[in-house]
Amino acid sequence: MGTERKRKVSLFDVVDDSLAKKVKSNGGANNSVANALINRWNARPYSQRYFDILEKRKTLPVWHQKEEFLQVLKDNQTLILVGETGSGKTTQIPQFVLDAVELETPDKRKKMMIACTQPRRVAAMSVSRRVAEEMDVTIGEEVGYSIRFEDCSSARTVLNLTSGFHRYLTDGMLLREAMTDPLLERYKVIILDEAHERTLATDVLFGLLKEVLKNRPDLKLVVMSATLEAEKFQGYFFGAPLMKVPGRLHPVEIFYTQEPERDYLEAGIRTVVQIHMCEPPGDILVFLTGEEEIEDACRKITKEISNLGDQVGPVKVVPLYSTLPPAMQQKIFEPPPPPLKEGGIPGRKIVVSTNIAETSLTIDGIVYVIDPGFAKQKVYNPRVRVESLLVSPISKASAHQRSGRAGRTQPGKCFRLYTERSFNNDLQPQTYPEILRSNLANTVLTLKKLGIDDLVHFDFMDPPAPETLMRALEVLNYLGALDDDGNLTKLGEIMSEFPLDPQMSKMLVVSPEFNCSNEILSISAMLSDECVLLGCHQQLSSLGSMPPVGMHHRILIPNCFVRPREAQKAADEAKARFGHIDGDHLTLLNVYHAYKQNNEDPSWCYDNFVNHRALKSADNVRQQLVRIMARFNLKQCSTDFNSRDYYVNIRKAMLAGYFMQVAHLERTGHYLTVKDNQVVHLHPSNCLDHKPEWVIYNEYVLTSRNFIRTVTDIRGEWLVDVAPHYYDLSNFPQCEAKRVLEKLYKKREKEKEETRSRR
DNA sequence: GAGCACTGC
Repeated sequence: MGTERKRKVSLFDVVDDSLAKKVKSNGGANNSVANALINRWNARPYSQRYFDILEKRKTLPVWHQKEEFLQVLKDNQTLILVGETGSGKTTQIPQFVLDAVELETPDKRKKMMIACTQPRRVAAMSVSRRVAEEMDVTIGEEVGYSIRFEDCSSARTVLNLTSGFHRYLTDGMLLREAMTDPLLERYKVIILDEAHERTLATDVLFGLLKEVLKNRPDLKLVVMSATLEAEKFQGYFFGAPLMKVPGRLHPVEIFYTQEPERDYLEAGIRTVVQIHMCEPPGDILVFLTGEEEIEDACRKITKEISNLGDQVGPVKVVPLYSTLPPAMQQKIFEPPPPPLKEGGIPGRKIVVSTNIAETSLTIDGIVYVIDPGFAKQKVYNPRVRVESLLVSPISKASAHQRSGRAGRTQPGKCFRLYTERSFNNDLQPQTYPEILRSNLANTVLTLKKLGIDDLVHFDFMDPPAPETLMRALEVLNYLGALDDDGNLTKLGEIMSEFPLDPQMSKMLVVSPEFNCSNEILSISAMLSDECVLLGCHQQLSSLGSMPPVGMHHRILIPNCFVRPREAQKAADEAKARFGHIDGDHLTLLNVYHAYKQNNEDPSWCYDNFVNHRALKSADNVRQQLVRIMARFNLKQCSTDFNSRDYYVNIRKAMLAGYFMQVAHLERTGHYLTVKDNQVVHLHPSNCLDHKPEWVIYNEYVLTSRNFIRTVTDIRGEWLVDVAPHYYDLSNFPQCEAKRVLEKLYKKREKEKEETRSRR
């Protein structure tokens, strides 16, 4: 047998002496957890087991400060408002604001609006509903929301306003509005909520609003944030006054381990078991980094606790991550299981979650939080233009946010699986804002459209690396969105209107020239929806336990649900049904066509292992793209399906957008990305039946190897035709691809000469 | 022959 991993028990393992003895007397001979617990118990004095409470909260009702708040807002253009979760600022402050400012415009008949931004759609929606309720008005009349695909604050209502109007929207939506209304003139007050989250849109809005405020002395800005960075915000916004809103959370005791943990997953599981054995009733929330890890942990926790037998209460172990379908996410709100027998030990709910439970989803009843201190975070490498996800240590702010999740309904405890020293010395105070971790091509395009010409001197709160900006400008220039002086071109103007990456917008805008805009629209919609290809969970949850199969014949369901062989068979069937040998993009198109031909029938989707919910949302995206195309008179057209050029045209159009994402098959059998010369591998989910000499890819993923995912076969000749400016050999690194391209250029020259001499 | 943190337009 393999070597058994040595258990390392951390300091808060043993809480109660008598319980440890009880475990021993019950003869847990097969129970390694109990044994480890007892050994450790014997080895350490109790006094060393705990560190002390770190964070205690004062409670002072926000409402005492209302008058002060109104006065400060009257006297200042910008105000920073700091408050913990649960302070009620999100619903209360906008209402105060309404009392504080005169919403009438010089034209007395017109009223103005208050914008309140949130980083997430659900929040914008639910907060506006709650406020409407509190104000006792119908949603959409005095309070409304505006998110992508859904505007619940129609222009008609707003025009007829007799009082002020609160509009809750996502930060991204406000940024969109700024593109057509640069001074945001419809708003009298703008409230940026959850500003500490520092989303890309929030950061761009920061810089933009600083400019707008200078040009609109009547505009008020309220920046609402959690505590830690308040002074930084203050400094950035012209030393604006800062007000504090006390929180209403219960105190949370923080515990650290005395020594670093080698294996956070194992330590997390062990801590869950310890809490379950030793702590009073209350649900547990464990933070882990991803789907696979979470499913794995759920299985292990269930197993270990069932090994304990009836000396402990029953548990309900629930996974939580965003790709889980809503029906299964709902399980986190179910009550803990009842005692096994009357008067027995009460049950416990154990939620094992990604960062989604840190901010996006709130679970009441959590008393214990286990924080191993890691999360998957996006990082961007401008040198090779690759964004990837990396498991990395969280920030102090994030740790703080996690621990707060234990104190929503009663005093709680947070177990940090790292040392206090590590917390103080190793964790950075804040998570790096997204703008420092992203490819900024799209952001730069938006900024250009907003009229920001000098990006280098744009007042970012945290300026991105110059190399990242250079890369973005370069990409946009190659795509023809910016001219050589960095000015927005007509093409760039149109591209900026699409809620897509620049490569994809470019492909869409030029697709009519290749006589295939209908097909490119479908492919774009399918690509921009995150999980069209992963039908598994949805099927499982809605229709029973069928083999979980995505169109990429991936097997994503934990093996406990299905035997791999069956899943593989079903996957192969699905592949045979829709797979296009020339590439994954074309396979996506096949799926979309089949879906439409079968009248969008959910049971057809089920029978064919495709995700109905995802296809519906892709269709929604497609409709939005169609509307934008129509606005710019870009015609919708298709090549005759029976023509040999049908797929050729589609592949060429894709290349017109993605010519910078091409890989060449070397004689060694490896793919090298063109120009960047990175060794990459076709992701095994591809549906090609051969290894093409040239491929375009949609995504570059760094996992166990460098993979390119969603790939399509293209021809070298097309590179020379479609993007000669990028495939300019005088500016090209020495490589095999270059030599092949040289031949292709010569071939083209020869053909040209021949046609000339024939004339 | 591998596996999508979380958002957003």
